Amino acid sequence: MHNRYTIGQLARHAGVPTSTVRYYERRGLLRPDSRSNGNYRQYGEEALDRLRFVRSAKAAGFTLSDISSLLEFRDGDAAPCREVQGLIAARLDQVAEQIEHLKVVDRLLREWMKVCRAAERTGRCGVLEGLQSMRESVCKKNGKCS
Amino acid sequence: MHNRYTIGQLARHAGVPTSTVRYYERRGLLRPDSRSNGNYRQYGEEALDRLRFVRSAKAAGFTLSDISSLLEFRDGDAAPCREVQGLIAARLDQVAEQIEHLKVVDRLLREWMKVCRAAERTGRCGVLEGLQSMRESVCKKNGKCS
DNA sequence: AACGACATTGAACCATAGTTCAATGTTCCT
DNA sequence: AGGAACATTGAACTATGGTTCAATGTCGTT
Repeated sequence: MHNRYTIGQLARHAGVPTSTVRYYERRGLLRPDSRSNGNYRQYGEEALDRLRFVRSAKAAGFTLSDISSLLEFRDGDAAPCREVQGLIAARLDQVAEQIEHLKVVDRLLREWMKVCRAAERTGRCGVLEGLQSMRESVCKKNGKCS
Repeated sequence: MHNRYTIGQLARHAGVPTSTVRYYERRGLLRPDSRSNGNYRQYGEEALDRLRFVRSAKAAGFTLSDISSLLEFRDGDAAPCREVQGLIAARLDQVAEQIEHLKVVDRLLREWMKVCRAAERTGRCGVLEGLQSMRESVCKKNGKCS
């Protein structure tokens, strides 16, 4: 069917604003296949795939600059699996780390909540003390309080 | 002991650059107790507590503007537990959501990794296809691909 | 031909959380 | 007294991922 889209149509199909499509073009992620007589951008199905690719990789937490690399790999005729795997592995590590961190945070927020509720009964809110203990746990278990 | 710190000492004790301390001051999170003869900022122990409080709340994922609220609550003589609990609860929800999202991403990255490794054997790297399927999963399970 | 909807551009702006800079002043140590 | 180390300020800059604006041009329908 060799569909052609204007920027608005493309954007609607991918569920993003046109400004984002232009922004991605500025970032070098997505180029129109051609220009119409009146200088309108013209895109084909491939561009839609590409845009969706960008959105999903972004949903997976890749930065636009990672995505740029991924797209370059995709564009090359010999997709360098090693590099692609490197990026995936790096992101996997990041994800694992983030989950761990969030779990620590979750435990501490719950603790703090408990302190806060207890304080409600005793009259004084333990916000300060709660955060102090939180600091110790987050920082020590996490090694992230610089 | 009534310790007094200069900005550099305070910053070192909290493990942040002085520029950050000044930035927090601009944001209204932290004020020096006084100024020296030569107009140097002077801080006491309390300020160090406060700064650490900020850093730990930040480590727990609160924004500076949330932290601003928390500090205001802390400063008021009647700490409004209800509001504090609201902020904690909101952050807890966020954390839960973030963990769920990361788990989806993790599963999909692993799948993609598998595709990629399989492709390595067959010669062509399934980067495109991998991301397509990822898109579907991330978007459908997550409802986040706009 | 006229209308509304859509497109064009570059530039400026938004939020977040800071960092860096330059020119100048202060403190401490020898 | 002099130099190193530290502090002061406002303003500009960084990175990320876009959004908004104004002035202008094009497309499709009536």
